[in-house]
Amino acid sequence: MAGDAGFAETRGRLLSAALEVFAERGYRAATFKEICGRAGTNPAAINYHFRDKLHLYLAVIEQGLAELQRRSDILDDDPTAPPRQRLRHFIGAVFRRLIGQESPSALLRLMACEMVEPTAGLDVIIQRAFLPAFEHLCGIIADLSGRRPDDPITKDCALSVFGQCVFFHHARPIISKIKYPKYDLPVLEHLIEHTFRFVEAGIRAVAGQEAVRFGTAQIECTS
Amino acid sequence: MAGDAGFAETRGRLLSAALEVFAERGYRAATFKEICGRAGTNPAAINYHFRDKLHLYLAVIEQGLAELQRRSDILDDDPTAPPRQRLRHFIGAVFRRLIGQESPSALLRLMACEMVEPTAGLDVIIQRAFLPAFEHLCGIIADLSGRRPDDPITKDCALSVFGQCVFFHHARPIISKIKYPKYDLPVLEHLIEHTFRFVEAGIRAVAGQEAVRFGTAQIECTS
DNA sequence: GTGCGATTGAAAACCATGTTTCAATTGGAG
DNA sequence: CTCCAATTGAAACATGGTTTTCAATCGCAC
Repeated sequence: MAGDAGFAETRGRLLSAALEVFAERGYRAATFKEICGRAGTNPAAINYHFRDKLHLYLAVIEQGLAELQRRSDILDDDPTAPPRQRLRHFIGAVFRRLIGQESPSALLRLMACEMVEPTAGLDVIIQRAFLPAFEHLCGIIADLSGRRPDDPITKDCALSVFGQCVFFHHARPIISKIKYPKYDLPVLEHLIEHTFRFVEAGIRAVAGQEAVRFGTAQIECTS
Repeated sequence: MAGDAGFAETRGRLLSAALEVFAERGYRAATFKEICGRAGTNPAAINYHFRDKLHLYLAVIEQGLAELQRRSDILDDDPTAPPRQRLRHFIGAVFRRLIGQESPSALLRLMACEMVEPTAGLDVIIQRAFLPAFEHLCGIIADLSGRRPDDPITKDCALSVFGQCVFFHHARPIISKIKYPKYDLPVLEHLIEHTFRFVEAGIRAVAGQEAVRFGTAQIECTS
C-alpha cells in the first residue's frame, strides 16, 4: 500500500462524507465536489474505491444499515411495557433520528429522500430498514387497538403514524416559516408529545374495536 | 408580431407544459428538453418569453396561483355546515388535488415539491396558497375543538392534518410497495375516509378542551 | 410591395457534473 | 537499494443541461 492515509482511512472518510451529503441533498443533487470537499479527497478516489456514484451510494446505504443494526433504539424496546409507552418511545426515537443530530440519523433522512426520489437503493432500504420498523410499529398498534398486526386497518394507522413523523422533517422549510423557526430540543420534545397524543387518539378511533374501550382509555389519558 | 402561433399562444403552451413538468419533477430535475418537447417549441422560446428557467418557474407559480383563486374547491365550503363535514370536505379536496388528475392539482403538487426542495418561489407560494389554506383549516379545527384559530395547539393540529395528506402523496414510492400498488378511485376514497377519522380523533384528543365533549362526540362517530 | 419589428428554429457556446486517464508518490518485499 | 503494486492528485474528457447567438420567417404599417 501507499499514500499517507491508507486504504481503509480514505474509504471511511468518503463513506462518512457521502452519507452526510446524500442524506442532506438526495442522490441526484449530491455532487462529487461537495463529497470530496468534505472528505478531503479527489474525485478519482471515488472511482478507485467505489467505481462510480451509484456504487458509492449503495455502499453508503450498506454502511448506514449496518450502523442502524448495531445501535438501534427504535426497535429495542421492552415488549412487556404497556403499548402506549412503546408507541411514545417509537415516535420519540423516529423524531430524534430524523431531526436530531445523532449519528445514525443519516440513514433515516436518506430513507426520507428515497420516498420522494426513489433510486436503485430503495428496495434494500425498504426491506432492511423500513419494513422492520413498520412491522414493529404494527405490533405496537395491534397491542393498542386489539386488532391483528397484519390487519389492513392496522397498516393504515402505521402509515399515518409514520407520515406524521416524516412530515415534520420533510416540510421543515415551510414549517419554519409558519410556526417553528428552528427545531431545538424543547420544540422537539413538544412535537413528540403532540404527535404521540394525536396519533394515539387516531389509532383508537380508526382501529379500536369497541367504543367503550376507547372512551375510557382516552379519559384516563386526557384528564 | 409574427410566427404562425402568436405571442400569447406559445407563451401559454410553455406555461402549461412547464407547470406539468415542474409539478412532476421539481424545479431542479425539470429540463428544457422535456418542457419544450411537450410545448412543441424551442429552448429559445423560453429565453424569449421568460428570460431563463427561474423566471419561467416564477411565472408558472403566478399562473398556478391565479388558476387556484379562480376555481378553488378547498376554501369555498359552507361556513355554516357542521365542522366535521367541513373537515372532511377539506381533506377530500386536498387529497384529490394532490393525487387525482384534476387540472388545478399541479400547483399543490408543486407546493409539495417546494417543501422538500425550496426555491425562490417558496415565499410567494406560502403567502398566497399555503397560508390561506392553512388558516382555513385552523378555522375548521377551531370550530371542532372550541379553541381559537390562532391558538398554538390549533396550529399544531393543522400541521398534523396537512402532514397526513401530504405524506400519502409524497411517500407514494414506498407506500406502493407496502400496501397500495396504485391509487385508483376506491383507494383514494378509502384513504380520505381513513385520514378523516384519524385526524378528527387526533384533533379532539389534542385540542379538545373537555374530555366529556370528546367522549360523546367520539362515540357518536364510531358507533 | 417594401421595410420593420416581433417571433421562432437551428445551432453553437457555455457551464457543471460524472468519469477516466495517467503520471507521481508512497510503503513495503525481496 | 530497487522494484512493485497500491493509492492518490491533477488534469483531460464526455455528457447533459442551460443560455446565447443569429439568421430566417412572418404580419403589419406605410
